[in-house]
Amino acid sequence: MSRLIISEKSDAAARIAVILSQGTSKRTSVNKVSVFQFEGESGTTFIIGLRGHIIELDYPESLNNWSEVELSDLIYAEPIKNVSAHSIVNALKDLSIDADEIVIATDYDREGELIGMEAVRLLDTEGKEIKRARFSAFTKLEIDTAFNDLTDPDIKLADSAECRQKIDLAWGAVLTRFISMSSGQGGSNFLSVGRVQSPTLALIVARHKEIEEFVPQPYWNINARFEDGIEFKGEHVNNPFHSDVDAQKALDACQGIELGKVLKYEKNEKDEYPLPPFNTTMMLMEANKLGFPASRAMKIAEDLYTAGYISYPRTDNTVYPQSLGLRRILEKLKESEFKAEAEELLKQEKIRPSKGKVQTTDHPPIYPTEAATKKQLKGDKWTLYELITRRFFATVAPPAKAEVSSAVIGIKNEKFTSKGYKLIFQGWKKYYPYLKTTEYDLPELMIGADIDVLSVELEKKMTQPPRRYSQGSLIQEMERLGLGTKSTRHDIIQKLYDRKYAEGNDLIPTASGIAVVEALNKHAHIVTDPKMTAKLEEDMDEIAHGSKTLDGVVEESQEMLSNALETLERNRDQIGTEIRKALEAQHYIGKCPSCNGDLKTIRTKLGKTFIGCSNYPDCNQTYPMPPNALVQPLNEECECGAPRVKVIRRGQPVSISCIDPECATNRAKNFIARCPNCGNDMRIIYSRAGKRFLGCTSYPDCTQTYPLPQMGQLLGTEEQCESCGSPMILMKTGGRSWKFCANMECPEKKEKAKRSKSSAKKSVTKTDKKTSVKTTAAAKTKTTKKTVTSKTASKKTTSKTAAKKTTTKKPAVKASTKSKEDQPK
DNA sequence: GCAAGGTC
Repeated sequence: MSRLIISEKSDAAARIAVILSQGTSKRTSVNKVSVFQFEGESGTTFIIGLRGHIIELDYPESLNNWSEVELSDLIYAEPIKNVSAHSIVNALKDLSIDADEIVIATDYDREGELIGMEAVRLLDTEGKEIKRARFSAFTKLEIDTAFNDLTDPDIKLADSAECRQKIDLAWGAVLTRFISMSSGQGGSNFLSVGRVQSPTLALIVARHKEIEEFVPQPYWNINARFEDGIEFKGEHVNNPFHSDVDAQKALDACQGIELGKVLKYEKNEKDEYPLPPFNTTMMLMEANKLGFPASRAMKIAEDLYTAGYISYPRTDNTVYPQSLGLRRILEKLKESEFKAEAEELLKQEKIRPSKGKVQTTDHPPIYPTEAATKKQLKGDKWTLYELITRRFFATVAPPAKAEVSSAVIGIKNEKFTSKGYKLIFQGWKKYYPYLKTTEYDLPELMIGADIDVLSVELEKKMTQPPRRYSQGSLIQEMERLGLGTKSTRHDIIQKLYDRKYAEGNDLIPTASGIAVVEALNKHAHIVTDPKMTAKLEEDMDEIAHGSKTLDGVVEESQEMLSNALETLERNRDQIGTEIRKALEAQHYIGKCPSCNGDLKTIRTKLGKTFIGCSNYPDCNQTYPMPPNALVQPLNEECECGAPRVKVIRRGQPVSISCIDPECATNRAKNFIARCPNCGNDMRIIYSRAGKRFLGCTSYPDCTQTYPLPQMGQLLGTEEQCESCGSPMILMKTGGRSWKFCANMECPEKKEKAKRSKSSAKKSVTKTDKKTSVKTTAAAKTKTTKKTVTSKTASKKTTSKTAAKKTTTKKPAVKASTKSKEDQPK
């Protein structure tokens, strides 16, 4: 008797093997695929891990020609199944020959059921028993129970997933081809449409329109400044005023009154509970705030996971399972850069982790599984690891405590509210410095007491348009609407960038993104509606429960698609023209200085882009495309005649420059250093991979180059390194600037590195201290702020009076010295 | 050259 167990991924196979064999399993290799094996009472068991779906749906080759295949035929075409993981399938086939029983042990969900069935269906299973183990956590109890209680595979559940595959492919392929062909976008410029990507793009476009159409409305706030020992602010209870007249009335009522009265005062201590553990969405959101695009953060998280530093990064769960062993993890983290934090947290008598709203049992929330140092993990990897580790700390740390006070102060009949907020115990906030807390001072007040009124001001403001989606907030919104899954949302967003539908971290739709959404909204509204996904979910449930069939739902969907296509075909010309127009606008750079034609970005068949003239071949004017940058037309002409454009590069400030790199204005601007070899200018050059380096302008005669840091703004100097004669470069980033020698081999630099290495011990303690510096940074800023307010209070008021109508009274600054003494040093 | 979903 021999058994073959199929799991969803290699990791899961390893865990199942350990649990079922009680640690006796061995890793072997079949056809270069890792397989786990052990002997039991009933014979040999093999466990193999798949790689998610091992087959992919696609149309047969005969349907590959976009211009020849009728879309109305494509709707009803039967897709074929292609094996996408041959090595695994070969190993599976080998192992199944001698197996009497095959057990599917993939994830216990719709896709898992299908993934298992895909594997089994590739095998010759005659005379073999096919079973299913259902468990939703990799614990001994769950897995033992599942294997003692094997069931039959759930074909209906697998069918429901296959239904999704078929519908997604049909709608995706038919509509992608329609939109691309009608607008003449073939090859790598095709325009895609899909059940998840199109509603997501529609969200971005809708927000963009809201912003564009936003009409700012004026409103008025009345703010007072009071003093009782220290100065504090009050806001009129009726803020914001929507009427100028009402606001003026309220302001006038305060005119000339020097004393207010405390009508209410309350002070409470408030516990602030820690943030919940990380699931994928929250991790991506927080990483996005640190500047990581979602797909980049996910890639790094996967790397950290495979290297063993963090737990599985694809999870919806926000509740740590009992079995996790929080103390054990903290013990482990004592070996990391966060020794002090881990030790501190271990001192707690009882660890009560925070929890979120969603609890699943398949994977735990994301937490660090191994200690790491800054040396082991560099750059972005470290930044993300630190985020995950600090989040973990925060979730097992005690609540923070704040003193929250509020007061109502009357100036005659006008009432003002004042709020005080002071953190008195940092708690979890100490470990999670990514959140900024702002403290507000409010002195202890006595009800009925008189308070000095320093000033009452009327401030006119305008309402602001809604914010654009960031990648983080978009992922959150997708989750809310049920669009995509924890594993695919970042990919979907990446796809929108790849298709040039949107740009920027705060997502701005491009002209073509807007045009595609508009065409779909107008003629096939269901395609941009998240409801399509909701409907599909319902249908899938019905298939799983047996009230509908796979074929039935697919036929229903074909009918809908056919109707949608009919409407689209009727408007084909209009849709094509509109999208074409949008694309032209998107590619427009400016007027050609040679023939007054239109300069536009052109993509060659090899995927390279350059700027060329619309009158080609009559006009041969071309310019290189600024690499790794987004170029937007300004409709301005440089003194040389070529158009000036906006160049947007990640990590660098937006620059406005002439499109001609040889233009004198650019030569001056691009000058970074004098070449020590030939005396010519050196400037920043971008490699094909998008990396920048310093190169000599007399290349190929002079091949002098220097490597450059990839982030930050670089400015030229005429200076040379005193030690090696190489150019000195000025670097500006995050408000700081410093000079460095461009030569990596500079003896002075090497000497410095040596010195810092020999004092490595010192630098360790330095890093330890760093965290505490960081956490107190907020408090420091506050102190300086305080000084500013008390010192320049009166100045501020006068300088603002130009813009505001102010009723200022003689400032009573009697206690300003006292408040200075109160400041911590 | 089409989608979305698993996983790497």
